[in-house]
Amino acid sequence: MSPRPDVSEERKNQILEAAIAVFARLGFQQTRMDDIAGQAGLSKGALYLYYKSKDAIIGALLKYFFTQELKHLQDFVVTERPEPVTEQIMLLTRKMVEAMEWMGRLMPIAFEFYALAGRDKDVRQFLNEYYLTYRGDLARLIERGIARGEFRTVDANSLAITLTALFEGIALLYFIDPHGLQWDAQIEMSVQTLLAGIRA
Amino acid sequence: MSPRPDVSEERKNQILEAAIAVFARLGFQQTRMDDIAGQAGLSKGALYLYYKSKDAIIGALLKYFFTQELKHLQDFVVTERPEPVTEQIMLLTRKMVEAMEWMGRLMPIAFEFYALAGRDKDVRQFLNEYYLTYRGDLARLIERGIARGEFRTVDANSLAITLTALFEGIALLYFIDPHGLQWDAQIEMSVQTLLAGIRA
Amino acid sequence: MSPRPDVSEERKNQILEAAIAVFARLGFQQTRMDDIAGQAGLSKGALYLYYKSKDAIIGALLKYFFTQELKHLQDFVVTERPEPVTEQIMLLTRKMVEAMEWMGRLMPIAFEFYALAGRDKDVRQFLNEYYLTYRGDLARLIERGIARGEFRTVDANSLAITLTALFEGIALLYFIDPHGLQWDAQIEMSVQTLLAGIRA
Amino acid sequence: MSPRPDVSEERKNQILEAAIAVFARLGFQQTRMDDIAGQAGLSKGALYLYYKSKDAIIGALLKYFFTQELKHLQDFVVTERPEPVTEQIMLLTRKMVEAMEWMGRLMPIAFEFYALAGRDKDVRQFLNEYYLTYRGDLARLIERGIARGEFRTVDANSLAITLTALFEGIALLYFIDPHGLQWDAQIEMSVQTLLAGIRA
DNA sequence: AATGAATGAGTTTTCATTCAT
DNA sequence: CATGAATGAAAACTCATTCAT
Repeated sequence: MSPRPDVSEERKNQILEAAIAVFARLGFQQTRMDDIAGQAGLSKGALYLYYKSKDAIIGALLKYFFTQELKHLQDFVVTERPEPVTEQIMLLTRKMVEAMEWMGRLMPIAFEFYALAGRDKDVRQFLNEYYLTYRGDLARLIERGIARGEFRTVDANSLAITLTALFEGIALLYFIDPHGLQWDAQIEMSVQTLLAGIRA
Repeated sequence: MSPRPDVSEERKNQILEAAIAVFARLGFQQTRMDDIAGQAGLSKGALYLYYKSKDAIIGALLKYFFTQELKHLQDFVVTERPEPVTEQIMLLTRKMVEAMEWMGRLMPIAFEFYALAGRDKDVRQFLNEYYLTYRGDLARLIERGIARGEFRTVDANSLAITLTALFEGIALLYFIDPHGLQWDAQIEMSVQTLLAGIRA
Repeated sequence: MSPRPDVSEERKNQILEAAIAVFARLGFQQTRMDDIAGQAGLSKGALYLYYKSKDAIIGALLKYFFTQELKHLQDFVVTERPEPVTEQIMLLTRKMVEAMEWMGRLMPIAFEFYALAGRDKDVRQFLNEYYLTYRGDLARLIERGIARGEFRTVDANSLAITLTALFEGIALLYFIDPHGLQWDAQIEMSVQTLLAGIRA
Repeated sequence: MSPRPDVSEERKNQILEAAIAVFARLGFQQTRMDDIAGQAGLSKGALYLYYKSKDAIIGALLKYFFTQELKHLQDFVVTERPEPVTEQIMLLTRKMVEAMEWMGRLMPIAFEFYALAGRDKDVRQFLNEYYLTYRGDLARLIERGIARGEFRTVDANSLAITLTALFEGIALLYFIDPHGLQWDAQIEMSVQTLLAGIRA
C-alpha cells in the first residue's frame, strides 16, 4: 500500500552530516568509515550503498560545504538594496562573523580541503571556481558602491580579492586561536580600515 | 674533542630537507617513511636513529619551517630604519611576494600544518605563538609609523592582525590559483589600500 | 488442487538458467547474488525463497548440468541399433562435437565444477557417479561391438574409460583454444585412431 | 663482514611452495593470504615484499607449475634414443603416471587454472602456449616413429593432440576418483590401444 | 652508525544473507 | 510471494616501526 518513500536523499544527507561531525573532530585521514557509520547510526555497509568510497564522501562534502557558503553571500548581492554599500558590507561582515562562530566546528574541514587542494587537482579546481564566484559577487557589490559615489573609482575586482583574502586570513587566525581575541570587534575594525582606504 | 665533526646535526637537517621535498608533493599522510628515506639518500632505519617517529619529523619540521618564516620579518623590524614606514611595509610586502613565489612548492606544507592544527593541540599552540610573534613584530613597525606621524592613531595591534590576515589570505588565494592573476601587482594594491585607510 | 499452477518449479529453473548464464561468464566466485538476480529478472530476496544459499544454487546446478549431459548418451545406448557399433560411436562423437560447439559458453562451468571437486567431497562424489554411469553406458556399447565381432576381445570397461578420457581431454583442449584447430576433423581422427586399435 | 646473502629468490620459492600446499587444499579463492603466510612461516607483510598481490602469486605459480611439466617431457624428446619410439612413449606414459601420483596434491591447482582460463585471457593464452609446446614435442617423437617405420604415415600433429588429450582426460578422471581404479594399468592399456591404431 | 627484511595491527571495501515492509 | 535496504563478518593490502646483522 505504502509506496516506500525514497530514503536515498535522506540517507546521503544523514551521512554527510555525520561525516562533517567526525571529520571536524578527527580530520579526513584519522576518520574511519566506522566512525562515520557510527555517527550516522548506520552500518558501515550502508555507507557504501550511498557513496562508493571514502573519497566520494569527501568529494560530496566539498560541494555541500562551499555551496552553502556561497548561498549566504549571494542572498546578499543578488538584490539591490537601499542602504549604503559600506553598510551592506559591514552587515555581510557581521554575518560572516556569526557564521564563523557557528561553523567553528566546520573550519577544520575547510583547512583539510585547502591541504587537499595541494595534492588534488580536482579539489584545487573546485576551490578556484568557488573563489572566482565569491569575489565576482563581491566585485558587483563594490561596483554598486562606486556607482553610487560611496567609493573612489578603484578596480572593483582587485578590491574584491583583497576583501576575500582578508576574510579568509581572519578565518585562519580565528581558527588557530578562537578565544584569544574579541574577533567580532577585530573583524569590523579590519574591514572598516580597508573601506576607509577607498572611501570617496 | 671528537676529531669527527658531529654528523648528527647534519643528518637531522638532511632528513628535514628531504621531508620538506616529499611532504610538499604528497602531504603528510600520503608520504611514506620510505619516501623520506629515499629522498634523503638514507635507509629507513637511519631515519629512526635521528627521529623517533614520523610525527617527530613533522614536529621538528613545524619549528624549522615557521622559525625561518619569522627570520625574514625580524630582520626587518629589529633595526630602526630611516625610510618612511609605509615604504618599509611595501618593501616587506614585496619581499613576501618574492618569498611566496620562491616558496610556492612549500606552501602545501603550510596548509598541511593548518589542517593538522585542527586536530593537534600542540601544533595549534605552536602556530598561535608564531602568529603572536609575527603580529607583535608588525605592531612595533606600525607604532613606529604612528610615532613618526605617518599613520593615524590606530590600534597598532589590531592593524597588525589585519595585515597578517591579509598576507595569509592572499597566500591562500595564490596557493589555489597561482597563475590566474598578477599577484605581485595585486598584493601591492591590497596593502596600499589598507595603508591608505590609516594614513594620517 | 491449487488452481494456480505451481510457480515454484518454474522459478527454480529460471534461477538456474540465470545462474548458468552468469557463472559461465564470471565463474562461481566472481558471480554475485545480485548478478544472478538481475539476470533472472528477480530480486535478490526472491533467490532466497527458492534456494537457501549461493552454494545451494551451485549444488542444484551441478545436478541440472551433468544430468542433461547423460541424457544425450543414454538415448543412444539404451536401444540396440542395427548400424555397426563403430559407426554408432562415430555418430556419438559427432553429436559430442556439435554439443561442444553449441555449449561452448557453458564449458567454463564444467571446469568450475572440476576445480570445485578438488575441495568439495560432495561435488567430487557426484562427478564420480556421473563418470561411472557415463563409462558404464559406453562399456555396454563396446560390448555390443565385441559381441558382433566388430572389435577384438578387449576389456570393454577399460576402453570405455579410454574413450571417456579422450572426450574430456579434447574438450579441455578445445576450451583452451577453440579457434586454433579444425576440431571436428581432429576429434573424428582421434576416435578413428583409437577404434582402429581395437578393430577385429 | 658477511655480505648478507640475497634471500629474495629463496623467499619467493618458499612462498610459492607454501602457496602450492594451501591452494591444493583450499583452492585459490578459499585461500587467505594469512594461510599462505602461515604455511611459509612468514608474516603476511613479508608476502607483499615479494609478490605484490594474491593474483601475482597465482600468476607466478602458473609459470612455475607448467614450466616444470614441460621439463619432464623435453628431457625425453630432446635426444634421439635408440629404443623403439613405442617403447619411449610407454616409458613417458609410465613417468606421467608416477608424476600424477606424486603430484596428486597439485592437481587441484591445475584445475583451478583451467577454471581460471575461462575468465582470464592471459591464463588462457599461457595454457595455450603450454599445450602448443607440449604437443609439438610429442609430434616430433611421433615423427621419429614414422621415420623409423614403426608407425603408419599418420599426421603426427593430430596424433600428438590425441595423445595429449588422452593424458589430460585420464588425469581428470584420476583426479575425480584416484582410488577407484588401477590407474597405472589403465593408462598403459589406453596408450597401448591408441598406439595399436597407428602401428605400421 | 647503518641497513633493510620482517612484522602485524589497522583500514577500506565487498557481498552473502536477513527481514521489515 | 516479493522486495531491496541494511547488516557485519570477512579479507586484501599498507606501512610505521623494530631489530638482527
